[in-house]
Amino acid sequence: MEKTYNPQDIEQTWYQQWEANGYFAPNDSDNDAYCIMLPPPNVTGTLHMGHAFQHTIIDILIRYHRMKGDNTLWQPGTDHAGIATQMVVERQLEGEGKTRHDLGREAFVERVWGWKEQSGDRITEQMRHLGTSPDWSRQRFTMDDGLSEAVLEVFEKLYDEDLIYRGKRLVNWDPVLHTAISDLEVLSEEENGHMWHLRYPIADDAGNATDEFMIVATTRPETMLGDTGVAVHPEDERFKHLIGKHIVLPLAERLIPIVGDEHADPEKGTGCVKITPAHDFNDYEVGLRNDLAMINILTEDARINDVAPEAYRGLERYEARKKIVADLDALGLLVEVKEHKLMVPRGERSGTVIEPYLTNQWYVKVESLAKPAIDAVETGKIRFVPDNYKNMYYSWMNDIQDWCISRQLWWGHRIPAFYDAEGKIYVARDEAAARSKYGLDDSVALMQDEDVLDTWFSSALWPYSTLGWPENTDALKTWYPTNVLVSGFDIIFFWIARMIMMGMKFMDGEVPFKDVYIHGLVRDGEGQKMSKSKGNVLDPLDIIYGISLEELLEKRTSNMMQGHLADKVAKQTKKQFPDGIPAYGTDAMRFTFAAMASTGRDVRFDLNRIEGYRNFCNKVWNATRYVMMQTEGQDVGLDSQDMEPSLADRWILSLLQDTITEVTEHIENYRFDLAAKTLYEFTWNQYCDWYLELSKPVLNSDQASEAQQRATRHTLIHVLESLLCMMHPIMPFITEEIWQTLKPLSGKEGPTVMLESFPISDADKQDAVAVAELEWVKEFVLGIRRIRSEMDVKPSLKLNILMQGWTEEEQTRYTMNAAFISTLAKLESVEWLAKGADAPESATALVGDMRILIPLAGIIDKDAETARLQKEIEKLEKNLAGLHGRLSNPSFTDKAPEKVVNQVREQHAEVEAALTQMQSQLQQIQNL
RNA sequence: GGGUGAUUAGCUCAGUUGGUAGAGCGUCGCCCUUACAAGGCGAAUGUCGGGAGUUCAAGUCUCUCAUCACCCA
Repeated sequence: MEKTYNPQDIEQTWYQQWEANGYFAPNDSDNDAYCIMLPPPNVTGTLHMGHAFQHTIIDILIRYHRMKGDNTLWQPGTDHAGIATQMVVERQLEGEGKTRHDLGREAFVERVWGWKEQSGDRITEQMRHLGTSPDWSRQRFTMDDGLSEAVLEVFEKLYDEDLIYRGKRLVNWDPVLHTAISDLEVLSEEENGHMWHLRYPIADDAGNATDEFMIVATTRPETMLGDTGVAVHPEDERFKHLIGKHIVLPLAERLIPIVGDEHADPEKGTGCVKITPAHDFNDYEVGLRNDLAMINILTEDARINDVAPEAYRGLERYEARKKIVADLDALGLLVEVKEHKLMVPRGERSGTVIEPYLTNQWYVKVESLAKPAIDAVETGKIRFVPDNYKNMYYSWMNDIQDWCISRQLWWGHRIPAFYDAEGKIYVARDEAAARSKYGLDDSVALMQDEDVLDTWFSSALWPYSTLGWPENTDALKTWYPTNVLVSGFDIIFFWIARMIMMGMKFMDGEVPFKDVYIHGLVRDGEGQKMSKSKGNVLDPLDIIYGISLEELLEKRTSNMMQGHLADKVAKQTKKQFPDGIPAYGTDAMRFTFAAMASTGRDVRFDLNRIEGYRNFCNKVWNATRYVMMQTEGQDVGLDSQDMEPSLADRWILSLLQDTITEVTEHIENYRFDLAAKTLYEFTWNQYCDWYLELSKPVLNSDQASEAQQRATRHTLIHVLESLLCMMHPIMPFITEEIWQTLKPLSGKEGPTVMLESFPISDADKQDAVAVAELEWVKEFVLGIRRIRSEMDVKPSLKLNILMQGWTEEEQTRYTMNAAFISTLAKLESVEWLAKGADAPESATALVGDMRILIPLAGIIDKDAETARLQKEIEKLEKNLAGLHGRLSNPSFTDKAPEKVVNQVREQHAEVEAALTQMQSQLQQIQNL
């Protein structure tokens, strides 16, 4: 073995073997089925830290259950990501000076498929570097034949049940991408804008403008061309009398009614609002309530259309705004312009300002689907972990709006709806099916709807469509409902809620998963969200394999959407990673993710943290080197059962059982941080720091018997092997490498640690006596080490110590463990002083009531020891005062449980005794 | 405006049914002791955001205020 752990040397070869040998496939046993669906990443996307985190968590669960023997399936696959993918290909075309319309629909879609084939495996290749273990042979894609079949089936069924409808509604229109997007894809943020106060002339009965006016306030003056009313609050005394009269709409020169509607807030602005039902969501409702006309004045590009007066036609919306404001001003109709903060809705993908726009769209009627989905969580059929995320879910579900599922794109599942010349709708999976379903002969010309479905529509079916639905496959029977969905809280609405609704609707009310584990969002070392525009993204592969500063800078600053930020990003990157990023390896990264997966919402990825866990890998590596050194070519008890375990052997085995229990519990409870912590603590602080050291006196001794040495060698290997199995779900590579190295000595027959059984705690190996005794040994050693360190005694100097105030029992205990203690504490000799015997000037350590004396003679400074004792005494006194205070409070001794009171009493006695000892020792030193 | 979460050692975070606080990193000593200097041994460090309440006892329960983050409108 190499002297230091070197991840690159070991990782990928193991992965290839695992995959080639089919270890990722379910075992097809009759054991419990266990299944996790991979949240499908964008097929043309690349891996980011969020994926790495999520996939690590899933892989831990999967590998754990596989080792438990469950019939375990991790179902992988990718998503076609409608808008995102189409945008990428359109941008490519742009580079060639073309648009998708130059190619035409068919050729364009062909081209996207080409791009998908070319780049589609990138993310799954990257996943292989993370060591993830999904069953790649079952990989699916939302647009492959089977899943498309499921989409058609669901669409048709929902339509036939009146749960899908087509309607002219206001949608969020992206004027750059030319498509409707859902509420969830719109991000509203507060921006600086203006509030224009406009003067609208009131009409007389003949419909002519009078010199009376109403003043309306608006943040979007250009929409006034589409105004079809003015609203005031019905109870507003100032304007009540005007209700029923009309306004002569300036510029458009149209008569529009004044209506009373509670939407008008007397406190806000002027108390009068212009109503533009075709261009504002609130106004749309007002329009419906008051039977106002809906006039659309914009084109798909958000330019003024031909409905508007000629002067404005073809103007872009903001140019139109300028011109309209100027024209109104010229007419004396502009009262004032105020600075105003307003919420501006922007498209998540394009970044452009979204227009409420009146179009025909397809909707899913969600109310009846939502009810059982809410019940499922309320009754505990689905459990959110952490629990509080269910509130987020409820708040969305209880106020859920119909889901707009049509997108004006070419890349996606084309909507299976056909229209005849009159626009009548026929829904079936294809034209032929439509003809037979609706009894139409060839004389009726049918046209398929041009739109495609929202990507989330197909991913909502993911938990069963990937398992073969609508066929009733064995896979479906075996793994639906799946066990847990692992996801981020940012897609609870987009995806999780919709999967629950669609799952229960089409799987006879069965939920798609029993648990929903919500993990945190990965942020950078400063707590900032990682984003391309901030230039603080990290590529998980760069952490695994390392990257130089130059390459990192290149990666972060090239292809930036906003070039002017490049300098800032470069500066920040240089500051944060002055030497680039060293190669930490996959296992260290995975362990870091596990250690950070607590219940919090944010996960800060800090390089210091991963460095610590890389060191942990190295620690395990070197512990193995030691174990190998001690056992290779030796009798390790594979053939002979004749073993005589030492106290240390019994102790470490006992602790191992506790560790197994705890790690198992933590994984079952999704507390990967605690599981990682437990493993780290046991491995480093118990096994390495103590047990390996304790094995030395046994193995290096001439006095130890064959049976004793055999037992210790066996224990060294057994504990390490158990640890490897427990750590394997978190750190697959290093554990496999070491496990294979250890295999000839551990006597294991299996081909891989992946398929070993996860350790099970054995109560027979728990040994409270050994634990207590070894704790005593530790205390003995620690006492001496502390004095050595504080008194600056050279570690290499062997000590002659004296024992005082001992009992026979303690003497026996020492004798039994003399080999351990004298090795670990580096002792030359031990003298047991008789009661009352004189002791030389010494430094003192306490083990219970027994005193360990280390004679000062030439090695320890008297003043230093005096100071040390005084400090120690001060500490004890403070402690004692606290305990005394509690005990002398009668209400404490009366009311607190006896157990607690006794505990405090014991403590008090112990501290008091220690204090007495220290004080008398101080006395002695000072008297000398 | 409504909701959720957070505030614990210099930093990043644990803290399970209330019993006087822990880890990693960092810091400070001493050591290249043949598994490991990516290491060993030892040490220091906190009015648990502020205030009030319940209780014998509050980081933990209740109220309130402050700051921050996120979600929704």
